Amino acid sequence: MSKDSLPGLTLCNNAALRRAARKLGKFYDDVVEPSGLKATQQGLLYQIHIGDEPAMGAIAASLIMDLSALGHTLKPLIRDGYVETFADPEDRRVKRVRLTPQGLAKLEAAMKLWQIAQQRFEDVVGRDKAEKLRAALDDIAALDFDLPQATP
Amino acid sequence: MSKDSLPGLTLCNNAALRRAARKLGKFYDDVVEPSGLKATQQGLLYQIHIGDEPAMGAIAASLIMDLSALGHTLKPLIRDGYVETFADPEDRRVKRVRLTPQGLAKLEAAMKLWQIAQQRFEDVVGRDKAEKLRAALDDIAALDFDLPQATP
DNA sequence: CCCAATTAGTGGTATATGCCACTAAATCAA
DNA sequence: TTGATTTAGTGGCATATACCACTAATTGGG
Repeated sequence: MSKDSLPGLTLCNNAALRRAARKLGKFYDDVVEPSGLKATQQGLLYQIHIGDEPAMGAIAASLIMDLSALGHTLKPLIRDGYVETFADPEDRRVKRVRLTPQGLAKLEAAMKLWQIAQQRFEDVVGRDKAEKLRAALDDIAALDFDLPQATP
Repeated sequence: MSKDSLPGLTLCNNAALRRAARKLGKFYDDVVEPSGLKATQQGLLYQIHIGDEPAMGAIAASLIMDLSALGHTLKPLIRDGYVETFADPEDRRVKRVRLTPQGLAKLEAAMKLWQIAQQRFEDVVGRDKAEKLRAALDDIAALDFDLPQATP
């Protein structure tokens, strides 16, 4: 592999995606920051809000996130009193999650800021292009990459 | 904000991007795993490789990553002997980075696996669509989001 | 030449995220 | 019913990534 014939790093779909995520994440973070939440936290609170006291597993599945990662991410939000959990009475393995009143207030404040970031993004890239981008990203999220392994 | 009229979470460009990044990151990670590297580490070694003993700041800028984050990310690679650093003799504030021979060998092994992931991705989404996606992501990485702040 | 301002990295702290081993609860099969 | 299996979460550990305060080195005026 001679250094002179190397493809640019931009060739890697994964690297390009991560780089864009760092950039855009920082932008949304900066805009949402006055609420005291990170953009990821705002997104998580929102996901909880739109769910009907969702189980942790359901949230993790929606976000395509590891269940234990969700547990970790939830901790500061519980610590700060924005979220609370309770065992599902039907199945005590299941832990359900809901916003506290403070959590809802915090979310509403953060959503106002989020709208600014979202609007700004769409102004800059164009509403149509943004929509196409989200569709492409959702496609990726829905993909099935199964490498042909032995099917037992 | 009534729960019944809420936009789906997929409306947030940032959330969609992160979710896709988790999904794709896991795929590339899984494929590259036999090399013992994470996809992020493979990408970082590659970035170092294609640079000419790049300074940390230069790497961070290319990857649109915080300088201190880069420092942290580099540590396991240094610990494992894949990367070494040295002060730039022209400017001793600057720390340059290069691969060790073991690091180069590791990168070469990881790149073979990376190609499998990359190929599989392009087979699944289509080469053309993948290329357009990367272009869109690179556009985002290059955007200037300046919110109209006071210009002093 | 000296001091103020700028630049490059470091280390600490915090969140984001994944894996693994483990526990508890529910389910399934004999 | 009971023992094996599956399912849902937890806790520990490791990497990814950001911000901040701090240090060291360089640069730009006087």
